[in-house]
Order: sequence, then C-alpha cells, then structure tokens
Amino acid sequence: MLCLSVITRLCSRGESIAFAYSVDYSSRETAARLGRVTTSHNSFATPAFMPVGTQATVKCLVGEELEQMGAGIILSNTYHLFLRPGEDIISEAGGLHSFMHWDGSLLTDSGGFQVFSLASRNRLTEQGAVFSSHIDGSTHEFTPERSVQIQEKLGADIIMAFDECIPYPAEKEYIRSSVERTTRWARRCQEAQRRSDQALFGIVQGGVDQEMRLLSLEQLVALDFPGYAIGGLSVGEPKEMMYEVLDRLMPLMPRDKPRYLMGVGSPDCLLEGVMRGVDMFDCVLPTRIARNGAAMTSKGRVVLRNAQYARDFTPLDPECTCSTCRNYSKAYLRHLFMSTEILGPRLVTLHNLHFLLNLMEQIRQAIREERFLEFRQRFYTTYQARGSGF
RNA sequence: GUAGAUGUAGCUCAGCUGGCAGAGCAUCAGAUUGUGGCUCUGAGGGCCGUGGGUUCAAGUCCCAUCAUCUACC
Repeated sequence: MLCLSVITRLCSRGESIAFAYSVDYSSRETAARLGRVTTSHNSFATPAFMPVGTQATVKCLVGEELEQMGAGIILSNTYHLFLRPGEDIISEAGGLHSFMHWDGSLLTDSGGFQVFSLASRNRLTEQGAVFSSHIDGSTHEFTPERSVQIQEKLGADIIMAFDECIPYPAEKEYIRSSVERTTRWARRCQEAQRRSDQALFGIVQGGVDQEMRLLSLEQLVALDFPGYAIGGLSVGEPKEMMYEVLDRLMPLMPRDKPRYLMGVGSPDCLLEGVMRGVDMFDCVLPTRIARNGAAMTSKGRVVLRNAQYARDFTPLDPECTCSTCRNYSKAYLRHLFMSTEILGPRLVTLHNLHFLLNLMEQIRQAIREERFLEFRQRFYTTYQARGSGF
C-alpha cells in the first residue's frame, strides 16, 4: 500500500520537530487512511475525534479523564478566550496547556465561526470583522493578523486561519466573494505568523457549490499549509449535500497533509467522513447533548429524561467499558437529570466521549484490517439515527 | 365563638361592567454538529370547593354550605 511519510518542518531554525503528519496505511477498499500527527506535546493516531473545550475546559471533565479515555488532542477557542479571560492572562499563565493543565495536543479555532454565530451586530469588511461581545456587548475587531496574534499567545499546537463561514443556503456570487476573501485572509494569517512551533491550518470554504469548493481548495493548496480543514459544512444543509461535497473534494486534497472536517461528530457522519479520507473531526454534539440528558449508544440516542427509564436499572450500554456504564443505571442517570443534579451532565459527558473515542479506535482497527466497509455496514444495522443523524 | 379574606390545571396564580377556560412552572415528548449547562418546538392536563337560585347565557351576580388562612374575643 501507498505509505506516505512527510514531515512538515515548521521550525526554520532546525530545532525539534514542531509538527509532523504521516500516513501509515491507506485503505484498499475506501479512501480511508491511518495516520499519525505529532506535535511538540504528543502524537495521536488518525482518524481522530477531538473533544471540544471551548473555554479552556471540556465541560464537566478534567484532563486526566480525557487522556484516560484516549483523547490525544482537544479544541479550544480564540473568540471565547479572547473575551474571557483574555489572551494576556493565559500567556502569563504560561500558555493554554499550562493554564488548563492539559499535556496533550491542543488546537484553537480562529474565532471566525463564533463572530458570526454568537456575536451580534457583526460587520464584515476586507480588513476583518467588527462585532459585539455576546457577554457584555463591548465592540471588538478581529482581523486575520489579530486572530493569529491571539492564537500565538494562547499557544496551541495547531492554530486555524481566520475564515468566513457562510450560512446555508447562499447565492453563488456571495460564495465566490467569501471564498476569495477567505483565501486572502489565509495568506495574511501566514504572513502574520511569528511562532515556528505552531501549525497553521487553512480552511476550505465554498458552501455546497462544487466549483467554489474546488476553487477554494486550489487557492489554499497554493499557499502550502501543513494541514487543511473543511469548514462551512454541517451548517444546516442536508447530509447528502455534505457527502457530495466531500466526494468531489477529498480526492483532490493533498495526500500528505492531515484533513480536518470541522464541526462534524455524529457517529454516521464520522463513518462517512473517514470513508472519504477525513483524518480529524471535532464536534460539540457529544458533550452538548450530554448536558441535556442524551446519551450516544450503538443503538442510537437514549434520551434519559424519557419516562421509560424511570425503573430501568440496566446501564446505558452493557457493552460499554466506561465508568458510567460500569457503575450507574439509566434509572439513576434519569433521576439525576430530573432533579438537575450536576453529576448527570458529568456522567453522560464521560460516557458520550468514551463512546465516540472508542468508535474511532474501532474504525482505525477496521481500516488496518481492511474491513472498514463491513464494520460500517454492521454499525448501521443496529444504529437508529434520529434528528442530526444521532 | 366573631369578623374578614381566599377556594380556577400537579404547583403558584390571572380571568374586567356575565358571552368558547388562561399563563408561568412542573409533567410528557422532540430539536441541538468549528459549545452560553443556554435555548427552541410541540403535546397532555380542568365537574372553576360543594349544593341551590337569578339569567337566553354564571368561574364571574345572589343564598346556603364545606375547607383553608388571618385578625379579634
């Protein structure tokens, strides 16, 4: 099998390797591949799911627990940390790793997405985005340069280009102008970068327009990023559209660079993404729905508030080896949610992340043994998708 | 014992000079994909304390009665 091993040396002074990605195995039956990302903090196997810890915390859990369940990398967020506590405080703490006590790899999103999804009265110019804080209404401006500057102070291993994530649906000409601006912004991010120990990923945009996606990819590849993200998907479009975009786009993405599908994390989307060659995913779904009492299982969603679990003394998933499933029943978990006890969100967050990280481990093993398609097929026979595909 | 107030959904209460029984919370169910533990959506739920009366029509007006609360003796 084709085995690529390319090390991206970001460190111009020739010091230790700051970032490397290698493809260890490429599936014969699909476009899936096994790989490894190495940062100055650790190395982790791909395809990987990255738990989201927006505000320098994966809500409800501590780092040791994440590490124990197999998380090699987690996400945090420029927009949120800039507003609170501010990048200077985190820098003074010795950087994000030290501040939040996480020794694994870290990735920070650029804040582009949040400026449009959370902030109000935002205004876009070629220079950047002016927006009002969702916390206190104060006015701020993010530019590509500012975003990189903040992300350098935060100190994650992987940082993201400041992009414009357009809503679905969108007019073609609007998509085109946003793709071109995202490219110009990506170049400015590269030029603004001062630190040599962080990998800056570019973000492919283009909505669900195939031509615009390819244009975006072409422009970004010319800039030679150490990794490429696919943004602007899973923003309300039908899943088939997302898969169609991936079908066209993935074969054209650089083979020797990691490919990161942003904001996608329902079990079926993970399978479909991996099959098309995606290496990294992040998603708030497992942690967010956990706090609302929904658990991910191999059979689909279990909404713990449902009355049918009031006297169900069996675990969420008898096969699951997480501490929640080993020690607690659905009836107990339901009780915790009905009485709004804080332990409920915590126990289900623990389970949901364990479920997804374990799913990724199973996926990697299936790829290694050339039985990914069979694994996928078997998964779908017991899995009942609802709502978001979960 | 006397006087006053109050009885409307599981809970807390709206309901005008009589005209199809309402809200919030709770319950039941749905949504959530580069995170506000937020939020959103839908559903079920009523002998209007009880018994009479007036009226075309009473949660609403009148009488009686029961219950609860408060004050006084």
